[in-house]
Amino acid sequence: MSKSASNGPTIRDVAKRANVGLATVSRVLNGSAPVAEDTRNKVLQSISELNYTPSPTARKLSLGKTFVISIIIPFFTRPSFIERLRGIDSVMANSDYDFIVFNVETMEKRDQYFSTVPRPDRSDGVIIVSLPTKDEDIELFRNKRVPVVLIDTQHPALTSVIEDSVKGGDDATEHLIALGHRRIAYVSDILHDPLAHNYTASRNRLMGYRQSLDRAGVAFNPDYHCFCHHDRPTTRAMMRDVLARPERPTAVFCASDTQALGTMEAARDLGLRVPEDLSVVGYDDIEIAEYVGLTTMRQALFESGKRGAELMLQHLGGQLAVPHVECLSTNLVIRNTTCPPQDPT
Amino acid sequence: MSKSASNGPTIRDVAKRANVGLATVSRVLNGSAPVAEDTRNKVLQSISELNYTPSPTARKLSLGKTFVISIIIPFFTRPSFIERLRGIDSVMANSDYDFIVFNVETMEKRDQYFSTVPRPDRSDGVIIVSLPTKDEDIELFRNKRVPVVLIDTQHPALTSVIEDSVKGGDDATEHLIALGHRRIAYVSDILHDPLAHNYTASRNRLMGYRQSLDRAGVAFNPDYHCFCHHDRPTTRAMMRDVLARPERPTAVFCASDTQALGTMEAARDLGLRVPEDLSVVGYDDIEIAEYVGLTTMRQALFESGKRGAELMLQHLGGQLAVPHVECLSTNLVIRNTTCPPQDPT
DNA sequence: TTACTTACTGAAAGCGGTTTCATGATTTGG
DNA sequence: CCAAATCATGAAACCGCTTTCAGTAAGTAA
Repeated sequence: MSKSASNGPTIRDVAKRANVGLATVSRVLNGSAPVAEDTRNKVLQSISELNYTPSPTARKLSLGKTFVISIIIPFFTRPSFIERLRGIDSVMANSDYDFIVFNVETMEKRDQYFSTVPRPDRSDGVIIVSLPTKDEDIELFRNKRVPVVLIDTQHPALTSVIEDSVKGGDDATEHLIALGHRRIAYVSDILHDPLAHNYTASRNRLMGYRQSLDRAGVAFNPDYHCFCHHDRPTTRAMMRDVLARPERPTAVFCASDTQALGTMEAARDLGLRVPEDLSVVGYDDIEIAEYVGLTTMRQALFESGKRGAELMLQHLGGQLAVPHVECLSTNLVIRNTTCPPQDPT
Repeated sequence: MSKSASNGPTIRDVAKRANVGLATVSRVLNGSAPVAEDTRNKVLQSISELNYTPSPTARKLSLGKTFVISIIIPFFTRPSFIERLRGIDSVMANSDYDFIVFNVETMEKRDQYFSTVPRPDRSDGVIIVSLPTKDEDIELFRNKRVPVVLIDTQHPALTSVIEDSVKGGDDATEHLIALGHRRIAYVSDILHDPLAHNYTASRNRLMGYRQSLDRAGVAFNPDYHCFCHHDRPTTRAMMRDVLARPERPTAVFCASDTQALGTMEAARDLGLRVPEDLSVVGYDDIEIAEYVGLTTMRQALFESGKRGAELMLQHLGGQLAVPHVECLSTNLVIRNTTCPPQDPT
């Protein structure tokens, strides 16, 4: 039943009222071809008298475009993801495109969205945030012929915006080493769960961490590599154990601020003072980090979303044929959860 | 140019391959009319061989529906709004509808979205979150014949999901009074800025606050009603002044956790201990509240989004003709930023 | 003046579905 | 066993827009 009741005026109504062909109306609407001044005015007047606005859906069908950019993003509830979304919004809001967000919280959702969302009749483009892509995924995307841009992950075949997590991990660790720490723990997400908060990023930060350790001649101690699910309570519980060990670390570098907070809670539980007894460095610089005075690695989160969206728009505009990788820089914000160790090794 | 290159197989291709009319294919697709077992199988096979999926856009045009629910929401970056969005997502993700988010950060955006988004050819329904609506807005919506559901605001003509902010304000204040406080300040958003974080809510909480004061026989002191823009630094600066006064309040009830944090920073600045020298109650129970041990009013944020989305779906399904108001309850989470005053008045 | 452009414009053919309508094949039942 | 109701199905119309195509009128060159 196409009885959409009081569906407003159509382009035909406008044409009839202006005594022109409906093609002409379309032409003045889109400026797609020259129209005589008089005719244009008649049409314009007819349009405003009828209070006409063209139907987006009809337009989409005719043009074979959806004017939709889909964003596939995990846990869009977490502070860092939100910032990225805001960046995307900041450019999309002024474009012809709507964007719709697909929130991934389980592996099934991921697979479901990966296979149903990147279809030409569903999205003109897809932006994937913080979700590692396998080669077979890429193959799928390619078959569907929908442009894909990656944010916070990378794949040789696709345009992506990343942060230099290796350098970030290196710099953070470097800071602790410079302060005199040697027993430095690294806390991250579980590294074999591809749906972990920050799968790739966690790995890369680990690389940076080890790299910095190497440079300082400190051997990597597997016992100091701690990982658990990405939330405060879990981290707190785990770190309570770690910090209770005889040879406990004097400093902890966490792959996220949330985990840094969990670590600080654990320290509090054990009566350890931060930073005197334990230095803590986080990652992300979420809003609350400033409140608690957390030393942390700030990422260009908003910027990453913005650039990702811009690159997508360029893609759609026809510029930017080849995959393009853009790397944003991070910088350390030193507050007061770090200081030289009391009892240097 | 409708030369959408390699546009996949259409319903006609399927029909041809199965040697049936395309109407029949549509029928098996939608189960809209009986189809003989053999025929159905032929069609099904043809579909799977061609790897056919129907074009959503064409379907939308034909059906005169958009299958889109639009969400108009301010500052979707703030923790409390995110929770609401998650609630909405939890029901929408399993429906036939996509939802697209319109982020309002300025008055212009508000007006723009209010007038362009609720159009039948743009959205099948609109959910407005935390944005007060004027009568003229309502009139506009009615003309467009698009169902609207309000979350965290209210209007007699529309279905809405609200929290009982009056009671929330009352309960929070009551808690402080029960502890023995009499000099209780109230911190809120600016009450004459309709785009303020929580315009209506702030007003209602004020009512609850006064109501509770009245009951206890405490006169309302305008000097204790503080308001400023909704962010931590601003609140901090303002409260630094307030708390420096000779007759400073012994307790503060804040209309949001963010402002409670700002208040606590101000106390810290002045060397006031919380809760010994100053009790603080927040509102929202955002994630970090637990970390800092903030006593606060927990709202059913997720639930509000969920219910709002459900009501919208009911609307669209034809149930629920009359405006329906649903009120969710709040409850106080007592942690350790409140205690009896040291120096009771 | 005639032939040839050039500038506009309307009719019609899609885009890919859904639904109405008419028809032929089957049942049903009296 | 024949009329009537039922079922399954294909052809065609329609949703509201864009674009091609062909044709008319006006302008230009020879």
